[in-house]
Amino acid sequence: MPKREPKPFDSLTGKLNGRQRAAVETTTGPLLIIAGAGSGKTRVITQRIARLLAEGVAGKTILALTFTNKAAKEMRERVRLLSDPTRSAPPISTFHSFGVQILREWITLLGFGRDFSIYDQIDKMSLLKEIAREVLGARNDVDLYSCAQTISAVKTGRTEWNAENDLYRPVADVYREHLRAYNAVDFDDLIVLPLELFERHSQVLDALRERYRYVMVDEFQDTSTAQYRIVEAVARKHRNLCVVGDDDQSIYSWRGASSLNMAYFERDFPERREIKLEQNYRSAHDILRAANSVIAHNRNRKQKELWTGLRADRCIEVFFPADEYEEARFIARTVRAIAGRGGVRLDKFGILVRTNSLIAPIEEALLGENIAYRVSGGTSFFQRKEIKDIIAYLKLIANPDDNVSLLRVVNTPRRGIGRKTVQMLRELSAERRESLYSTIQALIHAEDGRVSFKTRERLEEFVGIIEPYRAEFLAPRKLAEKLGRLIDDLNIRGHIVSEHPDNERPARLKFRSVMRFVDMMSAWENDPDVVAPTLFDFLARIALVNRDDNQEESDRRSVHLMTIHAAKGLEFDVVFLAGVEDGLIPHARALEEDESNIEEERRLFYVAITRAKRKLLLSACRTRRVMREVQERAASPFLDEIPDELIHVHEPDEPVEQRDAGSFFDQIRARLGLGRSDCRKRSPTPCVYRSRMIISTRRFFARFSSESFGATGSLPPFPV
DNA sequence: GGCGTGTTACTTTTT
DNA sequence: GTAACACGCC
Repeated sequence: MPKREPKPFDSLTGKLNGRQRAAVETTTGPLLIIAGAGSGKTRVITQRIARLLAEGVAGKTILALTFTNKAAKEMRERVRLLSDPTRSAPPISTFHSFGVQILREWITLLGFGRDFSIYDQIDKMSLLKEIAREVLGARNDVDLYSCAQTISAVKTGRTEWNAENDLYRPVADVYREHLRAYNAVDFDDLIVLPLELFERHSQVLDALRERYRYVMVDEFQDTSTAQYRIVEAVARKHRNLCVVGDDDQSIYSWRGASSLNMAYFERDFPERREIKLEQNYRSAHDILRAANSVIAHNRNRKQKELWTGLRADRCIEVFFPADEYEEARFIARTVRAIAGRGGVRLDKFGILVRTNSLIAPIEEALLGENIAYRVSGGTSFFQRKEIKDIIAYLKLIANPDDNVSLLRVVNTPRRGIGRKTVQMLRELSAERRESLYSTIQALIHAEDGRVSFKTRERLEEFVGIIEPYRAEFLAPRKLAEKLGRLIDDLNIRGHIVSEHPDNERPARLKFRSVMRFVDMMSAWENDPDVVAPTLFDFLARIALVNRDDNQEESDRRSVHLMTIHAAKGLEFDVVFLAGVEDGLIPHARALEEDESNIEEERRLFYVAITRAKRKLLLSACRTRRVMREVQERAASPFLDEIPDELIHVHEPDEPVEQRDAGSFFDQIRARLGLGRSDCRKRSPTPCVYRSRMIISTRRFFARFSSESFGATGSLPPFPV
């Protein structure tokens, strides 16, 4: 980040349009900003914060809440650029990390310990699995996934127990008890337990209201009702609550986001001001027209129409590759062509997909074309098995009551504590009403006929490793150094190597990621912004952050590859949307659940389109490999909602494709002694599409070099 | 009683 | 590509 002088106060609102300026200048009282895609929303929010600071409001009294860590980080940086660095910066966090802060301070009032564990999806599922076995016994026909969803929905007040979901109720009851016993909370608790504190201990809310005089919420359309209740409670007294949102970009209803929040806000803050931002500063005219016409098919929405002054020709192209490999290759080669000849920087490209599984083939093709890329979201680094194991050790060290973490690592690496021993420990700990860890400790010292000498020795070995570190990690700082020693003591390297007996490559890779994890910890604790680097804070951070954000600094100049959900709030000069197919967009699963989900799926498509500034390339495969089988696919019905005249069908001309397209993989295959790629041996799939302008590959690539996108209007030239 | 091996099905989106 | 399960071996 380049260092810049703080802007003087009066230039803060200089380049804003009338409505934006009004939004920035309305610093007190409740305010609703309806901000369409690309309408300069982030700019308005950050300038509004800067304005508050310039008016003399102390940074720490402004609470800004966003939905994702990425958005929080970006906002922090932009506020920093606009404000006086010597003054306190406002805390900008996600709802969930705000929840962690509240709980860290007051959770003991609810009978939890301060060093509670935070369970992610994987921890939660393994706990539920354990409980289902315990409670339902032989009845293993229950769908744990929908069980988890029901528990979450009930907990956050989205539904109630009824005849239909009642079979999950016993599981839910035990689940709650277990979390409490393990001194653990799940993601829902990070929102729900603060609310419980508000209700039962008024001093908590009093303190928060005193602390935060100004509250801002970004992506308001994606907040759940429980989240809204937190915000409302904190802001009720001072009434300086500003919410910013766009109902057309609501794509998280499956996670509890509710359009009711808007109605609640209107009810709770009747004196609010409302400002609509409808001028789009991002996308070229055709892209915006396409987006508008797609979203107009939704019946359930607030009427608005985005407009722009930015003109450019031939912004939208559609391509129908034979399969996902051709699609991936098309994307990689087009990136190469535009970046090389059009002089567009790689980080100006966004490749978006509906599901994480579509990322892999594209990644491969980018690798093949030697294009630097970064993946956001997807299977998180912290979800990898080898990393989860290390984290489980740390969690157990921080919180010995954490049975889920203990069960994960008690026999990893193998130390002869198998199913029978674990079963015995379970029974004993239930009897003694204490955690597994305490039970193990007690067993080592006491005489108990149920435990053989050998088993006792093995348990002693386990505790012998953990115990010294419990004392050490109690003290903050030098955490990475301690972790390094723990990894040595556990002989993680030997363990990983023994897991891959035949080839050492994956073993090396895995151990490298373990080492990278240690480096991340070290980088985190040495960050001057981190005041007290405790083990708890580190664990809380990695529980809530998908990916280490510091990492991104190093690979700045690379293509972004991610799901549409992860792309919300971002913008790119060139956007590829892969897999624009029926069943993917809209996703078959979503419609299966409820036909009316089609509107959210359409919003998702809308969000994807509106990420593009100058060029949008859509592709729909004619066949796609789904799990084991190759399926014939149809194009997304949403494609028909874009006016014909805006779309140019991209048809590669055969000779070029035949010769070049497969070459990289075929060469690899040839080198490995394999046959030619079988992805060309496919059945001819009819892909009947209304006739649209057809352009050849050669002309397509040539155009990028000569006209640089054919931009004719007021769009600035691409930076070289 | 633990562990290695071979089999299965699973992949919507995320804090 | 992987995680969970069943089976038979040590």
